Amino acid sequence: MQEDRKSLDDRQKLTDLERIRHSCAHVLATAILRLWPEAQFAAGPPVENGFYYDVELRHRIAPEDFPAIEAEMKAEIKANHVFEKRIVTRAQAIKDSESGRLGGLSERPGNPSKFKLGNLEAIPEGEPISYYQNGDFIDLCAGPHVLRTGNIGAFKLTHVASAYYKGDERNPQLQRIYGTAFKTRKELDDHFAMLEEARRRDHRKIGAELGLFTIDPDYTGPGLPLWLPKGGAILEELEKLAKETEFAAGYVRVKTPHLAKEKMYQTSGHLPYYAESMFPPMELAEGGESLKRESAQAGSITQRGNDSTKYYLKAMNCPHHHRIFAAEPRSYRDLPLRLAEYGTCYRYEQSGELFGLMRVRSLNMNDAHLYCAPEQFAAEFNAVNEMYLKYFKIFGIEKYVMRFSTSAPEGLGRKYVNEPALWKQTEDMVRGVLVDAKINFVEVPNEAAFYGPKIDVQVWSVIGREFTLATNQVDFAVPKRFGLVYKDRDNVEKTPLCIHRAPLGTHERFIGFLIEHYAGNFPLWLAPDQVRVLTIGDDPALVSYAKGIVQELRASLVRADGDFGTDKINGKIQRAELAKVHTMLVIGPRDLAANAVSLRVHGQGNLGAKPKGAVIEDLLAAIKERRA
RNA sequence: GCCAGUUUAGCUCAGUGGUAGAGCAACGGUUUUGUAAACCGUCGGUCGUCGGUUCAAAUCCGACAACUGGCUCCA
Repeated sequence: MQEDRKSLDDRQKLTDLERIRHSCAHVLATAILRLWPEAQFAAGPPVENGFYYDVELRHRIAPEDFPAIEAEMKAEIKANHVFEKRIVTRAQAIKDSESGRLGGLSERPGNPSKFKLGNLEAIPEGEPISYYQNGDFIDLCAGPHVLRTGNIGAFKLTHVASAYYKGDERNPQLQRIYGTAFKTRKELDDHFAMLEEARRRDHRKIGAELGLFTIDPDYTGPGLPLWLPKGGAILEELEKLAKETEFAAGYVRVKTPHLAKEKMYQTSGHLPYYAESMFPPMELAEGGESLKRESAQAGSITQRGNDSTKYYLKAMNCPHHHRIFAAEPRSYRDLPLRLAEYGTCYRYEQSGELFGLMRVRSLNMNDAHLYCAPEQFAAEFNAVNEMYLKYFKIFGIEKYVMRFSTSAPEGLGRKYVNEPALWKQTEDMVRGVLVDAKINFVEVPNEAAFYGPKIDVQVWSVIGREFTLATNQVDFAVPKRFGLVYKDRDNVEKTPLCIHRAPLGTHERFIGFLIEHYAGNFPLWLAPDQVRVLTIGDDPALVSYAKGIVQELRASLVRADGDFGTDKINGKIQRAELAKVHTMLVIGPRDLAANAVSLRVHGQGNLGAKPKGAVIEDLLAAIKERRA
């Protein structure tokens, strides 16, 4: 996109590391040309963790080609060529593109540098056009680069992907070769160690190992996770936390159906703009006739008739809550009205976008809608933010950014509802709350929702993976579309503001995040297996004592079980440790005699024998306090 | 959706045209145990699905499906 093009000023701000990576991209192109002189190059920028270069080439580059390419790259680095900058005229650049010289090692008659030609067209008149040359390789490039190829530290090619020229699917598809580079070998090694740790913590891997959830593409469908009992335990703990927190904050809970008539989403404005992201409608006749399955094989339930009605699975809860607001006349005395629900929504994400629990088609949202008068807005919004911070503290989320997305004047009436005064008012209020609360935020113009400004919460797990977890939006448009009003003090009907908020996001994404955040080692209150009692041997007296402990814990709603079999104690401990059971109580004859338990905590090892009563008391307290 | 890769037992994987394998898990038995795996045995697979080539296909070819990595950060 033209408007996203980096300005020359921005380019001069490239960090040293970005210069190294961008330079390494040129070296990559040089190496590919040594092996395949006909290759045509498009773009080769530095990116977050490295760099890439897009290349058009008949030969399909595979990881098996990497050693040969890397060897050529090393030779180019060893040659220590200078990155020479030259300003040229547009005419000269066009001529060099047509001869195939640009993005090549020499002129290539009959093989013009077509992508470079396209790139040239994107450079505005009046902006200088520059070449960078290392050895024989000349590239159209604004720079900046390191001084010499020898200044590139340690690098490695990582993977191949495909990408459309200029990101547009109507353009030719190119091979994108990714690599990464660092100043030193050690930094490169650390980077790969971090990636390895990320793979180890992958929520899909740990989720399967611990039996938290499963995805069954054949029967249930892709993107529709099934929560297994152990994942269900985490889910219930989160809901309990949300219910307690919201109750204390004056929310009321509601429950709404999973589907609604077409009219609902026409009124909300989500149809037709959001239709692509919704599951296709179910069509059926009014009047209570039984459903006729016209095409059972295709799985659709259809009844065509003159008065047929379409039902849609809900992609969001807000319209349902709006109808609850509308269900009875509202007075200013009813406000703020805070409707909360763990609502299940369905979104038809494209097949290629599905990703474990992070991107799914059925999602349980920690949703709530707060209806308030404008003068109540700041206090309500502030309270929502405080709730976010409270949650971050419980989960030990230290690194986060709130992305405050605002409107842009040129989008009013098109991308955004045409209410300039309300936009200014709500944006000022939100900004004021963020500043007063000293919250870490960045303001992003021209990214608001069509009905109001929004805040997306981005968090980083301990391994540095970024997640957009939660969202918090102001809505001053949709309540109007639904005709929602309250009777104010002055006996005038007014439209309330609505705050959409979901501090815990969805169960799917939040639990996915927590799995990676904790590497599956959940704190006691969240752990699917909180306590396991292990007997040394299966002597009946021991087993009876151990069973009593399990029963006592379960009576206090602790997820406790026992391993009373004939396996050796080492085997029982190994199994419990691999299952990441939080607390293990080992019971042998010595413990039975002393009315004690031997305490072992996952990750902490054997903590020795302690009085039974004290251990149970402390477990209950730790769970109640949601101790980290 | 598009491009590429992958798909063999519940899990992790071996098997490149000639009788489908291992470890773990599960199940049965033996073992009576003090802090990360006791021992023996048994069960378990239309090699993702469908079609083609071949005397013969997990293996070669094609289609489809699912999964994984990308497709935004642009000379």
